Amino acid sequence: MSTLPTPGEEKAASRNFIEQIIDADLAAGKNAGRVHTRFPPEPNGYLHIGHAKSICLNCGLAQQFGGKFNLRFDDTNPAKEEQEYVDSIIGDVRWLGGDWEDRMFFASDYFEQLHDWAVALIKLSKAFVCDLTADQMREYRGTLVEPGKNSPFRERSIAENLDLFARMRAGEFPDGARTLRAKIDMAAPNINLRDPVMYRIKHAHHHRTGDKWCIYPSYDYTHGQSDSIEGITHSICTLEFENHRPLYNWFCRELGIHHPQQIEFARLNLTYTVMSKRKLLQLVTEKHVAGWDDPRMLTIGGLRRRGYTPEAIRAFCERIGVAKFNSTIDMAWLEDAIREDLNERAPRALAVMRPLKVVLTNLEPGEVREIEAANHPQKPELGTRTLPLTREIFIEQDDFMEEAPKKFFRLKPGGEVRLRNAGIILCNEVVKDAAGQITELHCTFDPDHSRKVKGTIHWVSATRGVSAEVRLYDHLFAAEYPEDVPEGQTFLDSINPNSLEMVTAWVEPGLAQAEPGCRFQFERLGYFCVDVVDSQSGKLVFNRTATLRDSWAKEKE
RNA sequence: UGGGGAAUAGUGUAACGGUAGCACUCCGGACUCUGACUCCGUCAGUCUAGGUUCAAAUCCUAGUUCCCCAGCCA
Repeated sequence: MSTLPTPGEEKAASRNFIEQIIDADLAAGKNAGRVHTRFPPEPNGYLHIGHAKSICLNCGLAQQFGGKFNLRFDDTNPAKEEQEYVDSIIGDVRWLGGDWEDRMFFASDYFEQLHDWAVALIKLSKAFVCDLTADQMREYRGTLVEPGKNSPFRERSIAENLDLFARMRAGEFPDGARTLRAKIDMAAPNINLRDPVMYRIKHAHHHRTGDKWCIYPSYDYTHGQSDSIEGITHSICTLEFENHRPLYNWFCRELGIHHPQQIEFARLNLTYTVMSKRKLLQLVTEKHVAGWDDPRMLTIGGLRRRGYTPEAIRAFCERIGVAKFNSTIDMAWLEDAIREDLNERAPRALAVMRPLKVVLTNLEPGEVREIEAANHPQKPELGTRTLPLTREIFIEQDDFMEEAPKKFFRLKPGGEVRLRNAGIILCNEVVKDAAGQITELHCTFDPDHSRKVKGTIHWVSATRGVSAEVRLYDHLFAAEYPEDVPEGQTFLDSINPNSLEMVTAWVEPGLAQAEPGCRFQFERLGYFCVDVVDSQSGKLVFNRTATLRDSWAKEKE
């Protein structure tokens, strides 16, 4: 995903702060020169573009330094986790190109070891069973500015703690009755160090361990040790875990086990969208979108269905960089990334979104001229295809103006324009209905290609083209920062009412055979893909992945 | 009246006491059978105030602003 600067290069490629840390570790001989990272999702939802940043970072670092990359599920809370999410996450990470080889793990794989370590900490007097209720524990914890006070159960004997913990595991107590806590410091200014919970009682069915356990380890007690077991060297997570690092270190140190280094980076924020799982879920459950894979969603599934490529997403993640500053990336960068990729690889096609009929009066009814068209203007190796030109064709309504401004390079009465790949037409007559609406144009066709005309427009045969449903997507939110809302409003108030427009378009006949997932550039319009869910032969559905840049649209304003 | 982080063009990101660089955007231009692509060019930045130094984005002092933390969530 990233590449090392080639030796001998004048100036070394700039390195982000994590690469610099690893450079220094390697130089110091840490971890015997190993680099081992991991992506540790909790299987409680679908992955989104923010996770892609983490996946690309972790996986890219491993690749760059000749190291390894694990996929590990942090499945310590059975109340929220499901196999369905595990499956979708595996598919998404793989689709993005993350390669964990044979190293897919689950924190639940380590439950027995984690339990044994907890017993060891009890024996060291570093952990105790606490009978405080959740409410009481909150009171004892103190506040951000006041120290907490010790639990009355903090000084239980090792024997009693061992007995109680065993009985917790054996299922003798109801949910919430007791916890196992680390014995650290109730006066610590970092609240995470105020005797944090290691185990809680939850009589819940776990998607992997079933009913084997009724006590479950907390994130803080699980994460670092799981990293340690896997031999992770650099445990990369997001900024909100900075306050947890001392705890991460405490467990590794007290247990005397391999001690990975936790490094925090800023999570991804994008304009015109929201990123939190909760809000994404709300969009789905309140039916503001059609589902988790709605092409307007920035979930990996949504992006995939929208027509994004893994390569584009990786290029995007590469370009945004990694730092500790809470930044917000302009959504246009994501769109640029897919345009850049698809411009290279997407075959060109002709399609008309809003048809205006044009009669080529010098062609016979029933006459079909075969027009050869290149599949890619810069890549002759992609070959050509044949387009049928007939007496009746469709052009885009936008490509004709009765009273055109001087810089309008398209068709106007008495004017000429080039039909992409075919020839030049001259507009002789504008036909209108009784209401004065333009119904069709009468033009004469000139197959001579040599003449220069200013404009070129796309077209589709009205008799040979096929119709298709085309879904034109725009940003899901109209506001650049949907979360910055006036008092009394929520992010939902800035939903863009026009984020989806459906049109019945006409596409060149060859597209009738396009397989679901196929991507094209509809010339002068944008990049489109055949929808993998709803498209069928005979009932084509295209999703607009991204528009092309349109300097004429700016000019008009 | 706590603790932990972060501030560099419009947006991101480098520079680690020694020429503030790169990318995207914007704007201008060239090219063009896609008003696309490509190419060329312009504009534009160190949060503030002091200090140290021949030299400060970088070190020091004092402020300002923003983010995170009081789950038996992760």
